[in-house]
Amino acid sequence: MRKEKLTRREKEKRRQRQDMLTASLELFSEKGYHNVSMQEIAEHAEFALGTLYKFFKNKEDLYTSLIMEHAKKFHDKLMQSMDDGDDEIEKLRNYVRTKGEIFVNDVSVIRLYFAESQGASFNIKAGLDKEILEDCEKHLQKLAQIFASGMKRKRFRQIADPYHLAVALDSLTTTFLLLWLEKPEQHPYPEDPDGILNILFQGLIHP
Amino acid sequence: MRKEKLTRREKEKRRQRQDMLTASLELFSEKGYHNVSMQEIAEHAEFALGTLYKFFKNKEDLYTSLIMEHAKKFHDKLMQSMDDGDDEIEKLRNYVRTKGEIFVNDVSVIRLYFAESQGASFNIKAGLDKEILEDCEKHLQKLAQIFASGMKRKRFRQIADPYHLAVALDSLTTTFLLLWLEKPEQHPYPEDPDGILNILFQGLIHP
DNA sequence: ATTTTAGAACAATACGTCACATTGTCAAGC
DNA sequence: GCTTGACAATGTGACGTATTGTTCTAAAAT
Repeated sequence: MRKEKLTRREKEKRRQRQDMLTASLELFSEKGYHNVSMQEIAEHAEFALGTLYKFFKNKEDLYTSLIMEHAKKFHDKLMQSMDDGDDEIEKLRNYVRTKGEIFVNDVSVIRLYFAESQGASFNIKAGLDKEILEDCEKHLQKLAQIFASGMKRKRFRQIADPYHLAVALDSLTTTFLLLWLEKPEQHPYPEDPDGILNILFQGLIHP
Repeated sequence: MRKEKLTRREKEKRRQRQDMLTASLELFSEKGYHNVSMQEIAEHAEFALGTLYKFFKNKEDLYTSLIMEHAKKFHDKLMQSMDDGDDEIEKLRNYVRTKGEIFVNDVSVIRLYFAESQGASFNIKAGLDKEILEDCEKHLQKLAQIFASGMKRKRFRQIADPYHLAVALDSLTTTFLLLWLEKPEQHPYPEDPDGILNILFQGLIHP
């Protein structure tokens, strides 16, 4: 009984927190970190300013929480995606496909992250980067492993350092997905979501 | 006589303007747009606050001038670089080499542009983008032409849409150069500045 | 005489706090 | 079991404080 009450309260708290986060996401991604006031966020989330500060001790805290929670989620998904598939090629395709899904489903976070996270709040970036870059590094390492393994098994030609290939793949997919999201009409993304892989694969896969 | 005086005055003005721009570049690239006050810039440039406002009507004006002037310069250099060289491959190599030089010689602007320009001042971005993106587009078009021409002359295989290849090349070089500038020790950039081209060229060049 | 300087003044904005109001909880009494 | 009322927890929004962009003026410098 006692416990049930408590968890109900907890649930409510979580919901409120979520509301605040999504409200702030909308505003941040539209107007940028410095052009959104806490007051504005509070109003948009339909809370009072003080309540916002009950949940997040800072504007910075709110912002980093917002970014970090999504970043963690994305990172997990991407790491998982590379486990599915027996073949190296399949793993890579899964990776690209999952990344594509993330970009499409969470446009606002993605846009915020790539447009804002790098710079909006210069000081904050440093703090975020420490955690995110670590994940990003793991992520690239895993990609590199796949490339390396493919080379060892002679399915891939040794056209470049595996880590460089990982960076290349990451960079290419990010760029094209962003391009695709921003102006889909002008320069259509290759029909196949992972068509970009061909640019790398053409030279990479053993004939 | 009269004219001489005027031009001397003009020269002095230009020099002052330059001092202000370089001072603000140093501060902006180090601390970010919003964390630098006009007062600070004035002091660092060794002028009075009012003088700064004689040259730039706004903080925004100062910032955009700073970015735009460098961007124009870079754009011109890059466009030129693609004219040198008879061969398509040579042209591409020249492009990558020039881009590398720009990144190394003007680290602070580059860092500012990539870390800050996109986001620091969300509103400003829109204004900048209109002009810069136009140039960037021309720039990609020209790259695409080179790829297309190479394909027509059967020196390149038709592994992908020329424009996509252009985007890919641009993205790859930017990413690697930034990576290289930030942490040159950890994941060394391929010795050859344009070694990155190999990732594309392996599949691209006709055997 | 024109320009630069130093700094004061002004207005706007926004972060973060705090005393107060509101809501919800829970136990005792009807 | 239902009502009630006191107490705790939580939400509220006006306010203090600080910063900063921008303008303006009087004195100093060129």
